[in-house]
Amino acid sequence: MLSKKTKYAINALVFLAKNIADQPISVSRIAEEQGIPLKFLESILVELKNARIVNSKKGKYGGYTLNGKPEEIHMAKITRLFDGAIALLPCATYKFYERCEECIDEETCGIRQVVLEIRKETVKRLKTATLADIVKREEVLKKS
Amino acid sequence: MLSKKTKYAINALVFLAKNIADQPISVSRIAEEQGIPLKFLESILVELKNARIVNSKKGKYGGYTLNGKPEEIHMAKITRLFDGAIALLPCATYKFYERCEECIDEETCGIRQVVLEIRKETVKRLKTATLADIVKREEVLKKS
DNA sequence: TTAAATCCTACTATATTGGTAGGTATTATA
DNA sequence: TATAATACCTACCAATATAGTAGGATTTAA
Repeated sequence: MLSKKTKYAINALVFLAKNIADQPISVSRIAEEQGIPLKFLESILVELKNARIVNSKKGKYGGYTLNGKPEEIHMAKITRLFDGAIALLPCATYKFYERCEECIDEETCGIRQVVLEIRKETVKRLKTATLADIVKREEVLKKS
Repeated sequence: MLSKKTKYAINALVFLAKNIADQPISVSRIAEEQGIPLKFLESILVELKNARIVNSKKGKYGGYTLNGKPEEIHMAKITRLFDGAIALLPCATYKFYERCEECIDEETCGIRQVVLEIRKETVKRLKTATLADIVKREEVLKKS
C-alpha cells in the first residue's frame, strides 16, 4: 500500500499541475481544496522541495510551483521518496536493495524471480504515470 | 512490501511442495531447514490450516501437509491471507475495498486508474506463481 | 505411559504512520 | 517601516502493525 503521505503528495502535485500560473500556490490553498491536513501537507511539501520536485517562494504571496514539466514528474519517483522501495521484497529492488535474511540462495530463489518481474512491470507503469498522464486520464474519464 | 510472515508462509509452503510424502512434516523440521523462528512459524501454520491451505495431523509423528495440489496454491492467496490487500490503494482492491477518505471523485481519479491497472497485472502474476511454478523456476535456475 | 507433536492464550519490544503544536524567518505591500 | 501572509524548522505524540516470545494444554503413535 502507498502511505497517505505519498497519496497526499501525488494529489498535491496533480493539483499544482492543473493550476500552473505565474503566481505560486500556497500550502493552505492546496490543503483546503484537496482535503489534506495543513501541517502535514507543509512537511510533505518541504520534502518535495528538498528533493527538487517543487520550487518554493517564501513570504507573502509565496507558495509552491512544480520544478519541471508535468510530463517529467512521475509516481515512481514520489513513491520512492516517501515510501522507499516499490518491490514486494527487499531482495528485488535496485534502489533499496537488501538481502532477505532467511534466504538460502538468492540466485535460485523462485519467489524472488516472480517478485522481480512484478517490480519491473509496476515501476514501468508508475513511470508512465506522470502528472500530465494523470491529468489527461481524468479529462478522459470526465467526458465519459 | 510483503511482511516476513507472508514470506515465511510461502517458504514453508514451497518446502512442503518439495517434500511431498506419506508422512506429514513437522513445524520444527520446516523451521530448522528454512531458518524460520519456530514459535512464529507455528502460528503461521495454524493460520494456513484455518484457511484450509494445509492439513495438520496432531500427536507424535504428526505435522503438516498441503491441502491441494502445488498447482492450485498460489502467492496471491497467501499474500491476501497475511497482508490483506494487494493493490497500492484501498480504493483499487476488490477483496478489501475501502474508499480513499480524501478522494473527491473516485470515478474520475487518474491515480486510481493507474493503480487499478497495476493491481490487475500484479494479481495475475501472483496467481500464476503457484507452488509448482516456484519449484519449477528454481529447478531451471539451478541448471543455469 | 511417554515422547513428540499441534494448538491455544497471552504478552512484549520496536518501528512506522499519521499526524499536532508552537514558533522562526522571509517577503510583498500599504 | 509595520504588518500580514507565507514558507520553514523542531519537537512531540497516539495509535497501530510487525515480528516475535513464553508457557502451557491437548492429542496421538508407539
